[in-house]
Amino acid sequence: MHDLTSDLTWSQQEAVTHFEGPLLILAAAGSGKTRVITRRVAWLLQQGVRPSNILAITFTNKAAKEMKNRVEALVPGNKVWISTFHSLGVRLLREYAHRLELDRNFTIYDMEDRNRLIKQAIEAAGFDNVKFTPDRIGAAISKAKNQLLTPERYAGTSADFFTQTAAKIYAIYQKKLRDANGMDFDDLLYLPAMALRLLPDLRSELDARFKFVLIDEYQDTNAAQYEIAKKLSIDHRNLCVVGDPDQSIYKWRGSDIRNILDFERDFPDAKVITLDKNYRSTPAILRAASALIEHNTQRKKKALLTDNPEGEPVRVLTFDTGLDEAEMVAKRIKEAVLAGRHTYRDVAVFVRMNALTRTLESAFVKHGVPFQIVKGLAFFERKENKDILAYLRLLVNPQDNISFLRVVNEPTRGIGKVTLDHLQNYAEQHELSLNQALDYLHRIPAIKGKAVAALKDFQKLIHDLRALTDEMPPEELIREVLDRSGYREMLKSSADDEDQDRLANIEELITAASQFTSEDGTRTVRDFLEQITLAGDIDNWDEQQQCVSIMTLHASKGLEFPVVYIIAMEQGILPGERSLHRDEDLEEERRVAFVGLTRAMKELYLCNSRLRDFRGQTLYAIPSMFIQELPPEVQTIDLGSHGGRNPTIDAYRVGVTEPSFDGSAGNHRSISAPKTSPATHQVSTSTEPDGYEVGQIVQHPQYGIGTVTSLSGHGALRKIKIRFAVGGEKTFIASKVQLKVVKKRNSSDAS
DNA sequence: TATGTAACCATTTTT
DNA sequence: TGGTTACATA
Repeated sequence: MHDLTSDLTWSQQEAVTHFEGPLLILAAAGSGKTRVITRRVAWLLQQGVRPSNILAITFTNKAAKEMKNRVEALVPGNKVWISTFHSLGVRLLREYAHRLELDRNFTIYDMEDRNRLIKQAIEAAGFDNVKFTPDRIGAAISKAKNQLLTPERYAGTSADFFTQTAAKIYAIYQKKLRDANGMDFDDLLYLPAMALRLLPDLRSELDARFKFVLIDEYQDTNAAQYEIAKKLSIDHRNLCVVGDPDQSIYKWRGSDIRNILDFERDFPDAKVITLDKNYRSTPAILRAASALIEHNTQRKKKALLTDNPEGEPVRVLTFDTGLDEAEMVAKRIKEAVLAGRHTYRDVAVFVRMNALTRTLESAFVKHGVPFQIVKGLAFFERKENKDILAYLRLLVNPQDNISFLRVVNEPTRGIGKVTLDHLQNYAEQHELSLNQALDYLHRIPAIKGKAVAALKDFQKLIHDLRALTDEMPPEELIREVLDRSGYREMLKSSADDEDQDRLANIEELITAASQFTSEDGTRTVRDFLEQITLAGDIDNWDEQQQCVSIMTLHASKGLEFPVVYIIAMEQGILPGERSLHRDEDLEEERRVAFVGLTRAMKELYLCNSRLRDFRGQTLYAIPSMFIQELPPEVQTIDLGSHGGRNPTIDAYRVGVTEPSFDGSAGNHRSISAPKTSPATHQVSTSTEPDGYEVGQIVQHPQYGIGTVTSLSGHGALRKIKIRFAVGGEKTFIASKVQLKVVKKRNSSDAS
């Protein structure tokens, strides 16, 4: 049996070996929190607690998987339930479907699907969706659900017009969602929470089942999640929560920092343990992080202590433009790696928003620096993959109207909007799903001739495919869908090169499916769909790969890297534009920055640039106020081409004709100067053996002469974009396209 | 009904 | 900047 505590500090040991009763662990960044939780699970098992009586909740699927592995290593063969709140929700809803009067084959709708449905609800409610965008209404509904509010109760929260409107749409949306046998993300928390609240038998059953509950990242739980936790801890009050109020960064998603601040109020007998010793970062990094977070007024004061060696000072790097920033960060990383100071895997670049990864991507490609952008779902969110997945969903859940509408005319089958409007009307009047309504085409006089035949063909297609769903593994089913639906044919016969690309993506999807089933033969199509929808950004991150990780600050939570760059630390970006007016929001932005700083183990670079290209225009940027809040010991280095007094920049400054701030706060100022970027540095690299380079002149058999404008991806997914003299820009798969290199790129100076 | 073009618009963070 | 939508046209 493992010795689980001898290598722990006294407070860590205390946390691990606390047996029964509520426990609050306030764990500062880098204080070995994950270790404590895993050890605690193992320790409980060692005390004779049955594995099935333990429930551990993590923030991401990845964290759950890791924790499973670690617990497995300590106590082999255990069956502890470790998952995210959302996965827990799905499993409970499926397991207790009949008691909750639900159909267990429900579809989980992602944001895009949800927005489609909300759009329908907005239209059904008779509001034009110009002012009420699905996004805004969706956010309101999501918030309501996270607070466990029904449409009626939500309507009671405020008399203002928006709330009243959103409440009406919420009601309609919810009905449509149930009719389609669909769940949105919030339902996965809302329904279990409500079930626990309203069904005492079920509640006590589950309370007894999960005698010990552990929750990680507790500072980011919302009301629904807290309700679940509380309701599982009434008869067996062994609720252990771990978190750090300074790292609460999901308020916009409904998480409530009060859950952790008020834990002692809800559980007055809770034991409170503070872990404040940091094992991750250098003192320099911690001093910077502390100085920053101390500007928050709504917080308990807390020190960050470490025994680690002093290390490098924290550095602020200033560049002329966002392009420079991306290029020079790429170059610096490359140089450091070539000099043997660290490997690519040691380095991470954090951004406040996903839009900022674009520039980084091209700079990294250009300089041949291997990288991965950690944005998990991107691949499955491509249209072609979503189409195929929609077919699968429709097979699993015949009531899924959203998926029905998505694929009914994809590929085109001559079923247009008018026909579908008729079908939808009939379905609604008779309380049928669209799929069921197909049985009554003869009763819908408005649909005739060709349209009837087309719909019947579609009905048969789905019917036939459905007969196969339980008989074959997901990957084979996808092949059948692809062939029988005509989707493959559509792409194959297309003249558009991008369509060959799309076909290749679907092949990737098939590979992903077979990988999924090969891990566990019992996995079904439904499991595959569920896994994809619930996968978070970080879940597809491969930390083994020898490359730089690029991700948002939010995605970085819980991770650590020897070297960290945070880019675009500018007013309006970090802190974000929308947070500048409310202290509460500004403090959350500061926590976002704090999370970023505390990921760094040895080296930390905070970057900003004087000019930033933002949605098409060049803006004059002001360094983040958070940079001013750092201690004076932080080194500032100007990497502009003229040591801070850049005539090009000055020219821009003079060129400012409108000193107004676009009506909002004074952050990024609009510039009406030449659009060309003033200081671009080109460095020649050849990143792949194919020898293509940005700037090369090439000849395409069909399109003729063109210039390579960008290269991305690797191997079979490597793409080459070319701007042709005639016909604009086209993208090809590098390995497939037949190109003749006409002229090597002009070698230009690398200033 | 399908497709192409032009205006338009919206922009944080994600399970 | 790029993606979406509305409208006109075939």
